[in-house]
Amino acid sequence: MAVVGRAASRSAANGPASLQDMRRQNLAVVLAAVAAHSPLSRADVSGRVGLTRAAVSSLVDELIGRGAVTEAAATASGRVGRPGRALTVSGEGPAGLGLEIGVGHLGACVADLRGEPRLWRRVERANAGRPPGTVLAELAALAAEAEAEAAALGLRVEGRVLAVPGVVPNEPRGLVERAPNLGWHTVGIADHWPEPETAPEPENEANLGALAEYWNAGTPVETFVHVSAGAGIGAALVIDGRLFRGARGFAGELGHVPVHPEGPECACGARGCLEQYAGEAAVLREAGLAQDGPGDPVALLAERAANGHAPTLAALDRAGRALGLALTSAVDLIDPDGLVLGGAYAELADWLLPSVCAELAARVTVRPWAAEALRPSALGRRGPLLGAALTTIRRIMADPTLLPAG
Amino acid sequence: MAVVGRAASRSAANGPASLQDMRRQNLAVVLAAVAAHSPLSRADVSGRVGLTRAAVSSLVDELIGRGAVTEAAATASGRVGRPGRALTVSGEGPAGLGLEIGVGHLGACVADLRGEPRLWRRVERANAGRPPGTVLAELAALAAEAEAEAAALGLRVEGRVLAVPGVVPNEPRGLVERAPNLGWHTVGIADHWPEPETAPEPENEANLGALAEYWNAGTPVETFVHVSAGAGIGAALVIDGRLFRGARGFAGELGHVPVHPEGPECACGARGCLEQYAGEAAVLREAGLAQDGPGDPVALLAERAANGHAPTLAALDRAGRALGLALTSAVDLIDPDGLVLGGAYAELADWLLPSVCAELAARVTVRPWAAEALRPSALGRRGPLLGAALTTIRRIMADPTLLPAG
DNA sequence: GGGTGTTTGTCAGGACTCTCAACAAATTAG
DNA sequence: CTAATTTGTTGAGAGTCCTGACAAACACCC
Repeated sequence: MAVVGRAASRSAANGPASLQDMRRQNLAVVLAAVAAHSPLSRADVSGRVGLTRAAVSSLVDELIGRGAVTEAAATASGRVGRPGRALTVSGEGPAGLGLEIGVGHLGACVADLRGEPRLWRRVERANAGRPPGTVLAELAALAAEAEAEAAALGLRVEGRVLAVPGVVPNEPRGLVERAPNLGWHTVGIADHWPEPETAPEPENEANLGALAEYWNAGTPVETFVHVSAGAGIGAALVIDGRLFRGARGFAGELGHVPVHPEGPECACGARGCLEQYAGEAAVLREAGLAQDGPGDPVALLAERAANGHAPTLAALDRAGRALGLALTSAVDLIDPDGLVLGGAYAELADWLLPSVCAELAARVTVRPWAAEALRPSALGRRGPLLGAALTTIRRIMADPTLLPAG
Repeated sequence: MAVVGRAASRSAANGPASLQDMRRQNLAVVLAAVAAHSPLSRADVSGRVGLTRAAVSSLVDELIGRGAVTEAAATASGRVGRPGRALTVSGEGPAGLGLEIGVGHLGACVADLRGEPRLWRRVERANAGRPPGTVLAELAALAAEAEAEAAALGLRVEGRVLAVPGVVPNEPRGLVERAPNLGWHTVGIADHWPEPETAPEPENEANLGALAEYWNAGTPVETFVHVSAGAGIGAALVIDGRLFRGARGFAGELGHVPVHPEGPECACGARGCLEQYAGEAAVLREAGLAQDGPGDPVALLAERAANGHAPTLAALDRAGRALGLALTSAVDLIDPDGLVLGGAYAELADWLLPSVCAELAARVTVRPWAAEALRPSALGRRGPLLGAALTTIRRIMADPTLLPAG
């Protein structure tokens, strides 16, 4: 019962609309209203979304039948009239499983329909260079454990999404085209999964981090660029609240934007790419640190910066200016409402933000540009895993008929 | 942590669906099928879009009543069975009016529902620095003439769109925030229009040029960047077949993307913006030509380049390389299916393309990049005006109920 | 030429979903 | 305890599409 829903019918030219489509959308509308303002009575929902109480009643009945909504006990409202029955998004039943493969760990997370992460699992593993089959077998075991534990909490996993530090093309789905830090090339996830029918759908970790940031924000910005540094530098573009993957799925390759055209040669063959200034390896080198030293290099950088270590501060300043330069291009092209620094950048934001901000302020002059638009990620490195778990949740919210009828 | 705080999806955010919405979409689907493959019988449409013949009949009747579709005479098909009655998109009745204000001219164009431009009007006017009221009064007169002439062709203008060489923010609509080449600042079009109810809706000319390119293409690319040079350099982003205007309407400001961070100072206050290398003024200067000489400077450049004038060729090569550098950023960020050189660039494509292409080939290495994706615009300078006229047509195609019922 | 088969367009009945209006249920106010 | 108010449900009605049937219009075959 993979919740692999197609994208919601976007354009009018796609195909004819049916009564079922109408019903589907209205179920989603009601569910969204309950999610946004619960607890809500049927009458409240009716007044809020514009459907009649009769229609809302029918829709709510179906949502309850599918396990998406639960009816709480009657509340003493204190107001005149018959009290409404409080509706909430169900905290049991349907759930989403997020999985993650990092260079140094495997992770799992289960989120309920309310969007709350209900359990986290993480095991340290040096995955770089290991065969995909081995890694995925271990991950499948971790996933099975997580699903079992979730079942004990009354949660039933309806969909599985896997965050990978690599490129996931639009077509064909289910493929990791390359993940340099893992040493993967053209790995079909389902091909290595013990039970192919429960194989997770891979997605780039930076993209999932950006979506998590969006879904998790109190007052979400609809159009923003989410920059996240791991070994490479990736940008995820969220446009009008939806992830933009580009024509082939390669959008957001910020790491190889040219910032100094005549600069040092990059592994990609070009010169002066952003990665040569703001990539992890470049910053470590510039800061005089060994690249493959023990421990978490990002934490080490943060520690040295906090201690006022001059080479580290200089390296971060240099990185920030280069990043600001690359983001100037992004702002000029995309006109986003926000810029979010995620991944490792979030932990280094204190030392990066000033120079990024200064560069942007100096170069983005032909349009209104607010420094507040630039901020570090609130989720940091947990973002991708949470985003993976929430992907299934948001799909169900957008189309509750993906859930089996009661 | 209120993850599911806001509307779950785009569709859910938009409110409940009604039977009328379903009807609207199905009218659009049928109309789109007729437009794409006419002539088509009702049965053909039914087989193609998946609605039953009965439903298609009802929808076609309504489309005929609204004047969007006409029933041609019976055709001798030669096939067995009762012949179908041929349906075509109406070439009379509903039409769109496009208007254009350029630095040196005013323009008007009327397109029918088939998307065919049926009449063009153009008058030379030195509009730079003239008061908006004067320009718009003249344009209104031109528009009235065009509408009268269109009426003689049996066309009834259902919407008016104005292409301007300036910035048109998302909110409020109807406003030209600034048009440097005209000397305009914060001009409300309707405020200066003789009859406010027929005032056209302004839109940036580069955006309209890109849309025209998309709508006019035989096999449209769904996601592309359309670069167009006039006095400034603008890029329009078409994403999944829809114009992306950015959070505020300022997307595509390619002219001020930094290409050489330490390069010459730009009027915008930054250094090394693309405009300093590939802008009209910069190219003319570099080619040793007077900027305000007589005649069309672009035509002059093309002529000299064709004659092998060395400084001109060098200037164009330099411009092309800078443009390639800026487009590298765009390709890395957006992952488009195509890059289109429009506006003045289209006429200089012979000398620009090689260096643009070379720069892209050298710098876009981490993803598949096909040189064929880069091509000059087929419409050239007529694009914006055609796009303005077609905007109304495409709106009607997407929602035929915009037409008055017969 | 006439009968047969095929395809088209339309019509009547049914299913689904929303709206409207009425009503019973549950609570507060007096 | 009665009246007022609000909630949730029910039944009738309208709009839209689907199903199945049917007349109309043509080609093909004898």
